[in-house]
Amino acid sequence: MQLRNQVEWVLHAAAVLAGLPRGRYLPTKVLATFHGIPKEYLSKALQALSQAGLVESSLGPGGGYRLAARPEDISFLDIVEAVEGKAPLFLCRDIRANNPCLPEGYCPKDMCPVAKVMLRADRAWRASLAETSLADLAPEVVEGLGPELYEATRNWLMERSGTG
Amino acid sequence: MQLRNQVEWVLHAAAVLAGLPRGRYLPTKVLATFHGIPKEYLSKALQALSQAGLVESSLGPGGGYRLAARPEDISFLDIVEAVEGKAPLFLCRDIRANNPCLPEGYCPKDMCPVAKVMLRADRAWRASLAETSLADLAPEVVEGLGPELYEATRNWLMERSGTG
DNA sequence: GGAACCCTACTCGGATACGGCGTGTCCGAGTGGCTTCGG
DNA sequence: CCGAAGCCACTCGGACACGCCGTATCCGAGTAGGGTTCC
Repeated sequence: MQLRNQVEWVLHAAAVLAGLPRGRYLPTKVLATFHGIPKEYLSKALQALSQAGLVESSLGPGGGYRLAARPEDISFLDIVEAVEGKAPLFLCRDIRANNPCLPEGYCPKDMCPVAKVMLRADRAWRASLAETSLADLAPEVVEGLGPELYEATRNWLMERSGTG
Repeated sequence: MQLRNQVEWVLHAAAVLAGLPRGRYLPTKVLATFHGIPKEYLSKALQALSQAGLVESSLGPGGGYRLAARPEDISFLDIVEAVEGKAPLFLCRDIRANNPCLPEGYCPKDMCPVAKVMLRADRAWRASLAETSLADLAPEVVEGLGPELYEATRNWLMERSGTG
């Protein structure tokens, strides 16, 4: 089991959007070529972010996407859930109810113990994802690239951004 | 994204095996009918547990599966990883390397910051799963059923178990 | 010179094929227990 | 009555189809900007 690659794409795309000056738009085409991924398919992933209200879109020349909130207010969890959905990793189908020793119409009072454990782990995962925001990512990105490469990419992106 | 339903099956199956007296075998057929799931397919999932060394199998009449270790030494993580594999939930394909501003043959020194965060969440998930063992499950199961229903199911299973 | 109009190019958004993996099923190899036959 | 041999039924294990979701792509609706033309 693995997260779909759209998750990686939109995480990086959101990180790029977070690095732009507030209010500027960046089209899908630029994000796609920047990351070396198919444009049309990335578009679909960004639509999910748009429907989740994490990014805003603008049509026409100079349009594209921009963050709908401050980078410090958008967590990894928000982005992952926008793409993967909020459904828990573990789906309990309550197969314990099939126990042939149970009387007809028996209805257990509390949740399945197995599901409890799995749900707790699910919460731990999501809590960890919620701890980090896009703003927390920026310092690491610039450090990883170094000042001059960071400046170059920043300019490369700025040239291709628009005001909507 | 969701865990496959085999995970739920083997978790419940392992819980049942943990409730049996040490050394007794329970065949796939009984586990399948007990949980109301397809026998042949459950068999496949139990094979994964067998290959992971979590259960031992015995052929012939009276055979089946039994735990290969004490219930307190088998964690939820062991079982989940036996079925789903040990690969992390998030697969980093390092798309940041496609940045067109990077020089040819540029090799970043440390891990992708995005992957770091995702990996930390992955670790939190697995750590939470490792906290609970099959032995921790037993009290909740008996409490959820009540003494008489628990005794009935226990007898139902014992009648269908073998000594290998 | 200024303003309105039109046209072009660019953007997102949803609808449409293809492939891989999860799901489900089948059959064969091997083994333990039971029956039966002989001593 | 006891022991051994043969047979049978039951078990796991791997190999074989089907269907759905993730992957990838295309085309259409709508808009902003720029150029042109008219006043």
